[in-house]
Amino acid sequence: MKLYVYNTLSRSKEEFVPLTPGEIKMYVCGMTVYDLCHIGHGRCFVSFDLITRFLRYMGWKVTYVRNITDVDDKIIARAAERNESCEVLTERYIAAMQEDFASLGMLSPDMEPKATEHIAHIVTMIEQLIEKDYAYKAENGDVYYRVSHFAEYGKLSGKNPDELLAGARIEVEKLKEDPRDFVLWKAAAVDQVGWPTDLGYGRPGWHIECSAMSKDSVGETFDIHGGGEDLQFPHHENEIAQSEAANGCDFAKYWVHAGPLRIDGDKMSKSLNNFFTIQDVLAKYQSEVVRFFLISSHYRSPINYSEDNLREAQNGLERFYHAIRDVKAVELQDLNQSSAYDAFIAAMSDDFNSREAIAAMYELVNQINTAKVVGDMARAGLLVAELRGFGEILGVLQEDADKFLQAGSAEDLSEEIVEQLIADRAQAKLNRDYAKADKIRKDLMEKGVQLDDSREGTSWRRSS
RNA sequence: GGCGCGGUGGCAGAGUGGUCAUGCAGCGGACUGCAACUCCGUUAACGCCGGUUCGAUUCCGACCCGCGCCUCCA
Repeated sequence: MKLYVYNTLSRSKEEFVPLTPGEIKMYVCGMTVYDLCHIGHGRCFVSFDLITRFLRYMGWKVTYVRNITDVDDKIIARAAERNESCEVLTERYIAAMQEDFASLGMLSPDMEPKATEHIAHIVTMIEQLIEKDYAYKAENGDVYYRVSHFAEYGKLSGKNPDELLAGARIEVEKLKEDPRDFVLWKAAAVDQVGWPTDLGYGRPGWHIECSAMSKDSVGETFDIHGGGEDLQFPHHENEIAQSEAANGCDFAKYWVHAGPLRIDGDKMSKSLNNFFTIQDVLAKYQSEVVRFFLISSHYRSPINYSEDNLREAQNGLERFYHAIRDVKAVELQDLNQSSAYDAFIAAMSDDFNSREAIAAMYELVNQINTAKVVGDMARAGLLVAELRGFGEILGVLQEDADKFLQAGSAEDLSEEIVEQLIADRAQAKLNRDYAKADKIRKDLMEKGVQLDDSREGTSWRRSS
């Protein structure tokens, strides 16, 4: 089946054809590590995790690179504020990021290059740009990119270079030849953060590190460049200008951008200070619920963060786990034997439409429940295995059903006590003492435990 | 102001030129000692105005509304 991907460069869905048959090189702009990741970051990187998982399932050999920007003015400012070194600060936030991302079910990228480990590559690239007249050194030692020399400037973000010029803010400094020019290298005093290099003592500007790291990790021309939608301009536009000018060839073939996460109608962002960290959210919801919430919309659509929507994601996952519960999954031969296979693959092959793929999985749930109703447990077992197989592609439904459904129950009740009360209630039911049986159930319900009777006995889960 | 994206039933959220999204919620029924879960049935939508068409929620145009980018941002 053909894969179609929306390419920001052409503003349309295109058939995906890798540069090298069977292989995909993907570079995604990662975090600038000066603070905890918020759930909007989670949304973005879960999207690329989902894309990577699906591409691999389809048999491509994917090299997934997600960089870490660990030198930057905000990092320097924050470190100064906290009276600690940049290294200590960034290491702490990198560790937190790894933990948060793992909680959201993300697989590790194949490479996570750091800007500070690529200073030499950055300097080399800047020197090439100067040599080719695409960059110039200003009086104070800064190096700027000469936007007027790059004819295709604006091709990704759809900006008209002349209008950018007209709309550019008046620069106070007279260092630039042109207000659109952006900094490649910032000269610094020796007591400031920086590196001694052939360009002088200083540090890289914001965009150049991605040009250097992508070249080092996936090459001069590669298949997919990803990132948040808000990076289209200026970051990605500038990356294109730098890389194509320095390397003299095309940069990324497909540009994939993840949509924003909104809260109360606005984009969640650091600058609006309207964000919840991933840790904030995980304190309230199971990690799988959060991931399921994030993949329940198409990756390019804005999604709204709200209690209601998280709750809905939880309800949806509970429906899946109720179906899985009490069914012994069989060993699965081929996922492509599943009745949901075509719909699922078609959905995911159409620009990674996870929501529609999930709809196909719900149809499987209905079949599982029907099989359970008629007592065809062999069939149920097969269908559950299929369901889990699809779940694996999306990075969900790998949990034990009881574990998922019981998580977050009242903490002052041990499993033993619950089991004992269930036994007491079973005895009461045998004695036809329904008043007592109902009281036990009601008391447990008030403590957050819901009892479910079935032919096989009574099971329990967190009440919602 | 420039560029771009979107407005779908009570809510969330896909999709399509002419019978179904899907989930939650609602309603009716089954199951159950009563519930929950589940099953069966069912209600209900395509911002507004024109155009193309035998037929448009789907294509085209105008309008209204919301959002994003244009400055640090995933």
